[in-house]
Amino acid sequence: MENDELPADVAAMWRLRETPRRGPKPSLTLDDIVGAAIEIADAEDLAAVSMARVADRLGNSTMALYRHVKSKDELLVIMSDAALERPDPMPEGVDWRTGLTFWADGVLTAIRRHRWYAKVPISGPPAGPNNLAWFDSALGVLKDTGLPEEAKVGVVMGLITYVQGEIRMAFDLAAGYADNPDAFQRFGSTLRRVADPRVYPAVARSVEAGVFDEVGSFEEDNEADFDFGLQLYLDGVAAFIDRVCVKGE
Amino acid sequence: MENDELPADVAAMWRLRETPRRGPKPSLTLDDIVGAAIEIADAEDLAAVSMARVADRLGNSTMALYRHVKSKDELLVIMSDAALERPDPMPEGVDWRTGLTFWADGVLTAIRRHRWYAKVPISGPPAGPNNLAWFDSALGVLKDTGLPEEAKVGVVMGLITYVQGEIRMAFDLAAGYADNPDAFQRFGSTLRRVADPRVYPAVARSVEAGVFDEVGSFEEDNEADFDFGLQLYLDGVAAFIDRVCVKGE
DNA sequence: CTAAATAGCGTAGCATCTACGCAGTGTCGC
DNA sequence: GCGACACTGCGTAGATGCTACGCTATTTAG
Repeated sequence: MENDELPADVAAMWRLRETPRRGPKPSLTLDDIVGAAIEIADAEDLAAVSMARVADRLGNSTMALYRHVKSKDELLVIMSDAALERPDPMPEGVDWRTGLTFWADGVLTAIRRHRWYAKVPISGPPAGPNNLAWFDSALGVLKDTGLPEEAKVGVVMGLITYVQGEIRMAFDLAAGYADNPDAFQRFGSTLRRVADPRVYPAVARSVEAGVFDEVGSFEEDNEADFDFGLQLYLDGVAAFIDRVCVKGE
Repeated sequence: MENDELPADVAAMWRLRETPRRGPKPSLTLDDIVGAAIEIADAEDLAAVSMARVADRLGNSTMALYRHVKSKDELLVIMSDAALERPDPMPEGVDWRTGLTFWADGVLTAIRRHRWYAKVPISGPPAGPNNLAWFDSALGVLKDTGLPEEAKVGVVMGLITYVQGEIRMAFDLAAGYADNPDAFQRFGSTLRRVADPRVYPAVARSVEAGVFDEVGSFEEDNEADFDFGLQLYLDGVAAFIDRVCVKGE
């Protein structure tokens, strides 16, 4: 095997690690470990994932895990690739704009099943099989736009950044809301108390208009915000495509 | 004082906590603590900020800090507001688009001085004095667009999300790059080895085109990507403004 | 059957956050 | 001036976390 040059975590995600031939049979698989870690993170939180808890859930001792995983960080990286299922196949013959909307909605629902996903720090370009599948799906939608390859990659990376950023913020806010709903409900009155209109005139205008006083249903609001921001970004992409290649799609 | 209704962290950020009248003089200020924590985070990392290290740097014991701060999380929230200096005043009479570009560049340079900022989880709407100043600045730029207040807030929140997401991802990637530059330099060849063109056709096309083989200077690339995505978003905002209020700006 | 390679795991070290309660100190009311 | 009281700082200790190291048991190649 010539996978010496592959980074360790990439090799692990593609299950390319050399299988040894001698020695006792492993009572533990990488898949077991990753699966248990994902279950814990789904049920509680990414912070609840500790090597001890994962091992406990598998009936093994903590240190046994380190035969299969080099460090906890590596486990997190592998988890985050495994948790994303493959994207649904793109409907045939869609234009790039509906395609990317479809794609972004797919990302949103996929991550909704594993809210901790947005908290794993991104350490590099998408290198695992599942992340790469999503990347490929978005890139494929742009095939007929006439953009040069590099620009396609740029557009998709920007989209990933937007979607992840939006999701992360939405989930953080939702967690804050769950912790302390009052802080949100009373945000308007908090601002009225604390924000001097002479120092914060624009905020004061919005406060006066009552923008911060109605707190709608959280989930639905987020869905709407997500689409709103997404369409703004896609408007920008459309303008970009027109600018770059005048022949259009 | 009638600040009973204010959330504890908000009261702390605005320095509205009741000053006691009896008892020994505090040898420690909230400002001291926050300042020391920021210094540690600037010099090393957000992960390096522990109550013990902060106390050490101040020549106090760990537990002394808990007289001024309810928990470490509260300290993080207060830190993240204190670290953002006030925005530069907006140039007089700019149109909204150059204004928001100016604003976004300001955020970028402000956070560049405190890279850990992007790692603090957002727990609610911007409630500290500095964060609120930035919020006000962006909101003020949209004054003459004719958008309803709620839409302005939506646009600014979307912009914050985009900017923070972009910055966070850029910094995460930069950290990953610093850890392991090879993974980036060889990303093209990694993909060639691991990504079957039949499964990942669009990725394969980009790989073939050599998109992943040239790794430019990191800082400059990021600056360009940031502006690129920002302009896309602003194009979207422009379209939105036209759609909502036809009379224009 | 022997020897090598490999799996699991016990121990221990180190760092983290923080609950609890005690001792000392400075101020207010009289 | 003087006592009572409120408040500060801090020591201890527990809970939890990651992981280096090395021992023992197990399995298979030869």
